[in-house]
Amino acid sequence: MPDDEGHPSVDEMQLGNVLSALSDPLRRRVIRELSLAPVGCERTCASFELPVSKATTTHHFKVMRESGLIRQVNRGNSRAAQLRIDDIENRFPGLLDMIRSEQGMTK
Amino acid sequence: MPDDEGHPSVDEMQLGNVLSALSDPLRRRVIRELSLAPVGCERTCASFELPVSKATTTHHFKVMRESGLIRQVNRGNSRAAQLRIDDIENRFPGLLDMIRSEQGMTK
DNA sequence: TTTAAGGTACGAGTCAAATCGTACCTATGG
DNA sequence: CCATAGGTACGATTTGACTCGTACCTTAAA
Repeated sequence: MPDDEGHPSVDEMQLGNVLSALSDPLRRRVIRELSLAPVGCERTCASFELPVSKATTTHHFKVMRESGLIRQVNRGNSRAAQLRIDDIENRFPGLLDMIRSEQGMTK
Repeated sequence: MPDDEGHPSVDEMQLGNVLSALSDPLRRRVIRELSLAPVGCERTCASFELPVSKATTTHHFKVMRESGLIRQVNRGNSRAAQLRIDDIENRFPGLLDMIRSEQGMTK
Protein backbone atom coordinates (compact mmCIF):
# COMPACT_ATOMS: atom_id res chain seq x y z
CA MET A 1 0.00 0.00 0.00
CA PRO A 2 1.37 3.40 -1.00
CA ASP A 3 2.27 5.77 1.83
CA ASP A 4 0.09 8.74 2.68
CA GLU A 5 1.79 10.85 0.06
CA GLY A 6 1.07 8.37 -2.70
CA HIS A 7 4.52 6.80 -3.05
CA PRO A 8 4.38 3.08 -3.88
CA SER A 9 7.13 0.86 -2.49
CA VAL A 10 9.53 -0.72 -4.96
CA ASP A 11 7.48 -3.90 -5.03
CA GLU A 12 4.28 -2.01 -5.58
CA MET A 13 5.53 -0.34 -8.73
CA GLN A 14 3.55 -1.56 -11.72
CA LEU A 15 4.91 -1.74 -15.22
CA GLY A 16 1.63 -0.51 -16.66
CA ASN A 17 1.60 2.59 -14.51
CA VAL A 18 5.22 3.34 -15.26
CA LEU A 19 4.75 2.99 -19.00
CA SER A 20 1.62 5.13 -18.92
CA ALA A 21 3.48 7.78 -16.97
CA LEU A 22 6.31 7.74 -19.48
CA SER A 23 4.06 7.85 -22.53
CA ASP A 24 3.55 11.56 -21.99
CA PRO A 25 6.24 13.78 -23.55
CA LEU A 26 6.21 16.35 -20.76
CA ARG A 27 6.68 13.74 -18.07
CA ARG A 28 9.40 12.10 -20.12
CA ARG A 29 11.11 15.46 -20.31
CA VAL A 30 11.04 15.80 -16.53
CA ILE A 31 12.40 12.29 -15.96
CA ARG A 32 15.03 12.91 -18.59
CA GLU A 33 16.25 16.12 -16.97
CA LEU A 34 16.33 14.47 -13.57
CA SER A 35 18.27 11.50 -14.89
CA LEU A 36 20.77 13.79 -16.58
CA ALA A 37 21.39 15.78 -13.40
CA PRO A 38 23.84 14.75 -10.67
CA VAL A 39 22.63 11.83 -8.55
CA GLY A 40 20.45 12.89 -5.66
CA CYS A 41 19.49 16.12 -7.35
CA GLU A 42 16.37 17.78 -6.03
CA ARG A 43 14.18 20.15 -7.95
CA THR A 44 10.87 21.88 -7.50
CA CYS A 45 8.04 21.27 -9.95
CA ALA A 46 8.17 24.88 -11.01
CA SER A 47 11.84 24.76 -11.92
CA PHE A 48 11.07 22.65 -15.00
CA GLU A 49 9.00 25.43 -16.49
CA LEU A 50 6.66 23.10 -18.32
CA PRO A 51 4.57 24.91 -20.95
CA VAL A 52 1.35 24.25 -19.05
CA SER A 53 -0.50 25.78 -16.12
CA LYS A 54 0.39 25.22 -12.47
CA ALA A 55 -2.57 22.94 -12.00
CA THR A 56 -1.53 20.76 -14.91
CA THR A 57 2.02 20.64 -13.64
CA THR A 58 0.76 19.36 -10.30
CA HIS A 59 -1.22 16.72 -12.17
CA HIS A 60 1.84 15.46 -14.04
CA PHE A 61 3.92 15.24 -10.90
CA LYS A 62 1.16 13.34 -9.19
CA VAL A 63 1.16 10.76 -11.98
CA MET A 64 4.93 10.37 -11.74
CA ARG A 65 4.81 10.12 -7.98
CA GLU A 66 2.04 7.53 -7.90
CA SER A 67 3.73 5.40 -10.53
CA GLY A 68 6.90 5.38 -8.43
CA LEU A 69 9.15 7.29 -10.78
CA ILE A 70 9.82 10.18 -8.42
CA ARG A 71 9.69 10.92 -4.76
CA GLN A 72 8.36 14.23 -3.50
CA VAL A 73 9.32 15.44 -0.07
CA ASN A 74 8.19 18.49 1.80
CA ARG A 75 10.83 21.17 2.06
CA GLY A 76 8.87 23.63 4.10
CA ASN A 77 7.89 26.11 1.47
CA SER A 78 7.96 23.79 -1.50
CA ARG A 79 8.15 20.11 -2.45
CA ALA A 80 11.36 18.68 -3.78
CA ALA A 81 11.19 16.07 -6.51
CA GLN A 82 13.88 13.44 -6.81
CA LEU A 83 14.23 10.57 -9.22
CA ARG A 84 13.96 7.10 -7.65
CA ILE A 85 16.96 5.92 -9.63
CA ASP A 86 17.78 2.75 -7.72
CA ASP A 87 14.18 1.62 -7.47
CA ILE A 88 13.60 2.13 -11.17
CA GLU A 89 16.84 0.46 -12.14
CA ASN A 90 16.08 -2.51 -9.91
CA ARG A 91 12.61 -3.11 -11.20
CA PHE A 92 13.08 -2.00 -14.80
CA PRO A 93 16.73 -2.28 -15.83
CA GLY A 94 17.57 -0.15 -18.84
CA LEU A 95 14.50 2.02 -18.65
CA LEU A 96 16.26 5.17 -17.51
CA ASP A 97 18.86 4.80 -20.22
CA MET A 98 16.10 4.81 -22.82
CA ILE A 99 14.65 8.02 -21.48
CA ARG A 100 18.06 9.60 -21.09
CA SER A 101 19.08 8.91 -24.66
CA GLU A 102 15.84 9.77 -26.38
CA GLN A 103 16.42 11.51 -29.67
CA GLY A 104 14.86 14.84 -30.51
CA MET A 105 14.79 15.94 -26.89
CA THR A 106 18.07 17.79 -27.05
CA LYS A 107 16.48 21.19 -26.65
CA MET B 1 9.73 7.06 -43.95
CA PRO B 2 7.73 3.96 -43.03
CA ASP B 3 7.11 1.47 -45.83
CA ASP B 4 3.72 1.20 -47.51
CA GLU B 5 2.50 -1.14 -44.83
CA GLY B 6 3.35 1.23 -42.03
CA HIS B 7 6.53 -0.37 -40.73
CA PRO B 8 9.10 2.15 -39.53
CA SER B 9 12.75 1.28 -39.99
CA VAL B 10 14.85 0.71 -36.88
CA ASP B 11 16.04 4.28 -36.91
CA GLU B 12 12.56 5.62 -37.32
CA MET B 13 11.30 3.93 -34.20
CA GLN B 14 10.33 6.54 -31.62
CA LEU B 15 10.47 5.98 -27.90
CA GLY B 16 7.23 7.87 -27.41
CA ASN B 17 5.32 5.69 -29.84
CA VAL B 18 6.76 2.52 -28.37
CA LEU B 19 5.87 3.53 -24.82
CA SER B 20 2.37 4.56 -25.86
CA ALA B 21 1.91 1.25 -27.61
CA LEU B 22 3.05 -0.63 -24.53
CA SER B 23 0.91 1.35 -22.11
CA ASP B 24 -2.13 -0.67 -23.18
CA PRO B 25 -2.58 -3.98 -21.32
CA LEU B 26 -3.92 -5.88 -24.32
CA ARG B 27 -1.01 -4.87 -26.50
CA ARG B 28 1.40 -5.70 -23.72
CA ARG B 29 -0.18 -9.12 -23.54
CA VAL B 30 0.39 -9.68 -27.26
CA ILE B 31 4.02 -8.56 -27.08
CA ARG B 32 4.51 -10.68 -24.01
CA GLU B 33 3.16 -13.81 -25.68
CA LEU B 34 5.28 -13.19 -28.76
CA SER B 35 8.40 -12.66 -26.69
CA LEU B 36 7.75 -15.85 -24.76
CA ALA B 37 7.34 -17.91 -27.93
CA PRO B 38 10.23 -19.43 -29.89
CA VAL B 39 12.23 -16.88 -31.87
CA GLY B 40 10.79 -16.18 -35.30
CA CYS B 41 7.35 -17.30 -34.25
CA GLU B 42 4.52 -16.10 -36.43
CA ARG B 43 0.94 -15.70 -35.37
CA THR B 44 -2.26 -14.30 -36.76
CA CYS B 45 -4.04 -11.48 -34.96
CA ALA B 46 -7.00 -13.74 -34.35
CA SER B 47 -4.91 -16.39 -32.61
CA PHE B 48 -4.48 -14.17 -29.58
CA GLU B 49 -8.20 -14.19 -28.93
CA LEU B 50 -8.25 -10.75 -27.39
CA PRO B 51 -11.48 -10.04 -25.54
CA VAL B 52 -12.47 -7.34 -28.04
CA SER B 53 -14.05 -7.14 -31.48
CA LYS B 54 -12.24 -7.84 -34.73
CA ALA B 55 -12.16 -4.15 -35.56
CA THR B 56 -10.55 -3.33 -32.26
CA THR B 57 -8.03 -6.11 -32.67
CA THR B 58 -7.03 -4.64 -36.03
CA HIS B 59 -6.62 -1.27 -34.35
CA HIS B 60 -4.27 -2.65 -31.69
CA PHE B 61 -2.13 -4.42 -34.25
CA LYS B 62 -1.92 -1.28 -36.29
CA VAL B 63 -0.59 0.63 -33.29
CA MET B 64 2.02 -2.04 -32.62
CA ARG B 65 3.01 -2.19 -36.27
CA GLU B 66 3.35 1.57 -36.67
CA SER B 67 5.40 1.88 -33.51
CA GLY B 68 7.79 -0.75 -34.82
CA LEU B 69 7.13 -3.44 -32.24
CA ILE B 70 5.86 -6.02 -34.71
CA ARG B 71 6.07 -6.78 -38.38
CA GLN B 72 3.03 -7.95 -40.27
CA VAL B 73 3.50 -9.82 -43.52
CA ASN B 74 0.90 -11.06 -45.94
CA ARG B 75 0.52 -14.80 -45.92
CA GLY B 76 -2.07 -15.11 -48.61
CA ASN B 77 -5.16 -15.59 -46.58
CA SER B 78 -4.05 -13.86 -43.43
CA ARG B 79 -1.33 -11.61 -42.04
CA ALA B 80 1.36 -13.04 -39.87
CA ALA B 81 2.62 -10.98 -36.94
CA GLN B 82 6.16 -11.37 -35.73
CA LEU B 83 8.02 -9.57 -32.99
CA ARG B 84 10.89 -7.35 -34.14
CA ILE B 85 13.12 -8.70 -31.42
CA ASP B 86 16.49 -7.52 -32.71
CA ASP B 87 15.26 -4.07 -33.65
CA ILE B 88 13.66 -3.55 -30.27
CA GLU B 89 16.66 -4.88 -28.39
CA ASN B 90 19.00 -2.67 -30.38
CA ARG B 91 17.08 0.51 -29.86
CA PHE B 92 15.67 -0.16 -26.41
CA PRO B 93 17.80 -2.67 -24.53
CA GLY B 94 15.99 -4.34 -21.68
CA LEU B 95 12.52 -3.37 -22.83
CA LEU B 96 11.42 -6.84 -23.88
CA ASP B 97 12.63 -8.30 -20.61
CA MET B 98 10.37 -5.91 -18.74
CA ILE B 99 7.34 -6.97 -20.73
CA ARG B 100 8.27 -10.62 -20.49
CA SER B 101 8.60 -10.58 -16.75
CA GLU B 102 5.60 -8.45 -15.91
CA GLN B 103 3.85 -9.65 -12.80
CA GLY B 104 0.18 -10.48 -12.72
CA MET B 105 0.11 -11.49 -16.38
CA THR B 106 0.57 -15.18 -15.68
CA LYS B 107 -3.00 -15.99 -16.67
C1' DT C 1 -18.63 -21.58 -56.99
C1' DT C 2 -19.91 -20.95 -52.57
C1' DT C 3 -18.74 -20.56 -47.78
C1' DA C 4 -16.11 -19.19 -44.27
C1' DA C 5 -12.05 -17.26 -41.89
C1' DG C 6 -8.80 -13.48 -41.32
C1' DG C 7 -8.46 -8.55 -41.86
C1' DT C 8 -9.28 -3.72 -43.14
C1' DA C 9 -11.84 0.79 -43.53
C1' DC C 10 -15.17 3.86 -41.98
C1' DG C 11 -18.14 6.33 -38.94
C1' DA C 12 -19.80 6.73 -34.37
C1' DG C 13 -20.02 6.23 -29.39
C1' DT C 14 -17.74 6.32 -24.86
C1' DC C 15 -14.60 7.00 -21.37
C1' DA C 16 -10.17 8.37 -19.52
C1' DA C 17 -6.50 11.73 -19.76
C1' DA C 18 -4.78 16.36 -20.32
C1' DT C 19 -5.82 20.89 -19.75
C1' DC C 20 -7.36 25.10 -17.47
C1' DG C 21 -9.17 28.77 -14.07
C1' DT C 22 -10.14 29.77 -9.62
C1' DA C 23 -9.77 29.42 -4.88
C1' DC C 24 -6.98 28.20 -1.22
C1' DC C 25 -2.98 26.70 1.82
C1' DT C 26 1.90 27.22 3.63
C1' DA C 27 6.23 29.09 4.39
C1' DT C 28 9.79 32.42 3.31
C1' DG C 29 11.46 37.15 2.82
C1' DG C 30 10.82 41.84 2.96
C1' DC D 1 2.35 41.92 9.12
C1' DC D 2 2.05 41.52 4.16
C1' DA D 3 3.29 40.10 -0.29
C1' DT D 4 4.90 36.47 -2.95
C1' DA D 5 6.32 31.93 -4.62
C1' DG D 6 5.42 27.01 -4.72
C1' DG D 7 1.70 23.71 -4.58
C1' DT D 8 -2.80 21.48 -3.98
C1' DA D 9 -7.88 20.70 -4.63
C1' DC D 10 -11.94 21.20 -7.15
C1' DG D 11 -14.94 21.36 -11.04
C1' DA D 12 -15.29 21.99 -16.00
C1' DT D 13 -13.83 21.47 -20.72
C1' DT D 14 -11.55 19.34 -24.43
C1' DT D 15 -8.98 16.03 -26.69
C1' DG D 16 -7.60 11.54 -27.78
C1' DA D 17 -7.75 6.60 -27.15
C1' DC D 18 -10.37 2.48 -27.03
C1' DT D 19 -14.36 0.43 -28.50
C1' DC D 20 -17.92 -1.25 -31.60
C1' DG D 21 -21.01 -2.48 -35.76
C1' DT D 22 -21.28 -2.75 -40.40
C1' DA D 23 -19.72 -3.25 -44.86
C1' DC D 24 -16.27 -4.95 -47.64
C1' DC D 25 -11.98 -7.38 -49.45
C1' DT D 26 -9.07 -11.60 -50.16
C1' DT D 27 -7.84 -16.28 -50.06
C1' DA D 28 -8.29 -21.15 -48.77
C1' DA D 29 -11.15 -24.97 -48.49
C1' DA D 30 -15.40 -27.60 -49.24
